[in-house]
Amino acid sequence: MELKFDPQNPKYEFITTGSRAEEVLKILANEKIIAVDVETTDLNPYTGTLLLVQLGTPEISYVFDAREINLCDFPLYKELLENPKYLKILQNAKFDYQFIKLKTGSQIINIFDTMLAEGVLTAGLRGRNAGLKELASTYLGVDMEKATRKTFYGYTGKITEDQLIYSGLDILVLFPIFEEQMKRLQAEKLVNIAKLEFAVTRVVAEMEIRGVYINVDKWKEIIASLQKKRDSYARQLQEAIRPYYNNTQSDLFGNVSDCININSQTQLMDLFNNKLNISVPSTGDAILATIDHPVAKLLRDYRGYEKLISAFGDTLLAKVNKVTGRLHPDFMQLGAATGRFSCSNPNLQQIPRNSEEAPFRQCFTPAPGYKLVVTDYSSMEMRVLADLSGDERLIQAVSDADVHSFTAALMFGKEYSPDFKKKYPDLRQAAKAINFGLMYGMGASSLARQINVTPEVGQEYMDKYFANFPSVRKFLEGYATHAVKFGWSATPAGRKRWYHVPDKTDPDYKKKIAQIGREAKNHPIQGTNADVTKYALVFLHERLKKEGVDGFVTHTVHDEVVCEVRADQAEDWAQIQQYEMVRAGELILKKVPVKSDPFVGDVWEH
DNA sequence: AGAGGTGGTG
DNA sequence: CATGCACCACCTCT
Repeated sequence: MELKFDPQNPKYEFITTGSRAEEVLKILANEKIIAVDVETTDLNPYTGTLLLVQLGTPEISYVFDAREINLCDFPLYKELLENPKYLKILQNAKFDYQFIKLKTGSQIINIFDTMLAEGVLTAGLRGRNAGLKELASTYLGVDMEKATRKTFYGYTGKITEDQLIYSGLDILVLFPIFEEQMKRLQAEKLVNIAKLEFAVTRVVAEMEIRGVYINVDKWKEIIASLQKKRDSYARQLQEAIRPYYNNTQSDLFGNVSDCININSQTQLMDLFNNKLNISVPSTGDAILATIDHPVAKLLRDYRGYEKLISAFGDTLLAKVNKVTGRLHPDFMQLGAATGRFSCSNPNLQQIPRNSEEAPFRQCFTPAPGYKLVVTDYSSMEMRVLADLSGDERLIQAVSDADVHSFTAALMFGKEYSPDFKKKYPDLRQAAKAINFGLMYGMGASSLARQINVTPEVGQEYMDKYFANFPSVRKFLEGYATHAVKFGWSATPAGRKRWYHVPDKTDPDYKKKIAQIGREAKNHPIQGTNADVTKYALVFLHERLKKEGVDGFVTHTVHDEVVCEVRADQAEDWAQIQQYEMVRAGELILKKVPVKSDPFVGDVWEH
């Protein structure tokens, strides 16, 4: 395509004085679309320094020296970034948003993010987010040099010409990429979903800036008590297996040394298969649970504690930010192929539920003077399935009853009553397994294994289920068929997911087709849940601003949103939070009620 | 460095 | 022949 700049020699101007900055900002104010990028010494906005801010037109990049010029002093700079009449194009806007907000006091409004655009255009086809180098290559055929990027890391010197050329090119490529992506978004009818993602990215940026408070002392106490228990089980296990290993050696400190490394899969397999003569295919918990042997029992106990300590111990505390004293996880808003978030460093979405021994979530508390307002959607995925399939019985079940009890009553020929859960807990559990399993495209044999019945009985349950909910079967099969035929599926809100459909000659053709079928059955359900939660995040952020509430969205876990709000405003806000969550749900769900009960308190639980 | 196993969440 | 979706962290082994 025709470029308005020379990739080898991009036009740029280095702005180092206030007077020139003022002039350039006036020039930029005549533009409708501005490309934005920053260069920093660190990825962390709390510890890094802002070196350069690039604002560009399609022809020229203006590179502001952020160490020389205090951009906070220029009302026009703030105007350009905050006025929605200027469209701002960025690659991974979340990053730039955070530095610009914290270092120059402006919030970017009206964003087009090339990384997110690519994400919605290629959902399911790529493992990770697209880098700018990749976008420039695929859309423009331009090979970008990225080696200069790392020269900014920890940089304290004078900005070099190489660095300026690099910074300049970084935003000039954004315009033609934006134009090409816009065409594709329109062709794929993905404009609305892209707009949703662009609106969400501001919320995510703010969420990460705020972070979550964690009670470090309480966390340490939990870990210490878990370590005690783990070590006790480890010792017992080593003693129990010592007879099988001619091991009476002592280590340097006179302690009897261990027979095996309990964490080693290889050594455990040897222990079970060769020493204990218990043949096991693997050492997973499902297998261990079936083995009636003290070593298996000790290992299961050990594993329970070891897991919690290794995954949620000191490594998590090491991620507490030195400046804020809070955790600032990375939220990737297109982390999953279905449109869901993923989260890392640390992954707040996998903190264990509170339990007697390990009440981890109780350590997540509000800052002094604040409350946590927690809302999650009630049985969201079942409601989505009922609404989208239009199945009358399922709609009735999610609307008027406890859906798992209702389906259990139907399938096992019992009378439904509000106390069904108490009367027939096992039947309800079986129905719940079916309800969840079918949302993942589960087959009869897996179902049978899970609820501990023969494959024949599993098939009977499955048949009976779909006899009761005929539209559900039609709906799910329809998605599977469509995905295989066209190579993609879409949620009602318009979010697409693509599939690598194998060639008929592929030796694994059937297996891969089955896989696509299962993924496609799950996509409208999980994807719609994600769509709804993302609308809710945007609505909540807007309301917090509009109402002038002293509060912030701090995190989200798929169908749950947590806000931290000044204590005296928390109860009123909880009503608004509930209202906006339901409003977001009702944008998509038209046939079933959306439910979301708020919880106001001092710990993260509900 | 990457793969595989295991296990935490929705 | 196998057949439940979506993730991330930690461990060991190669």
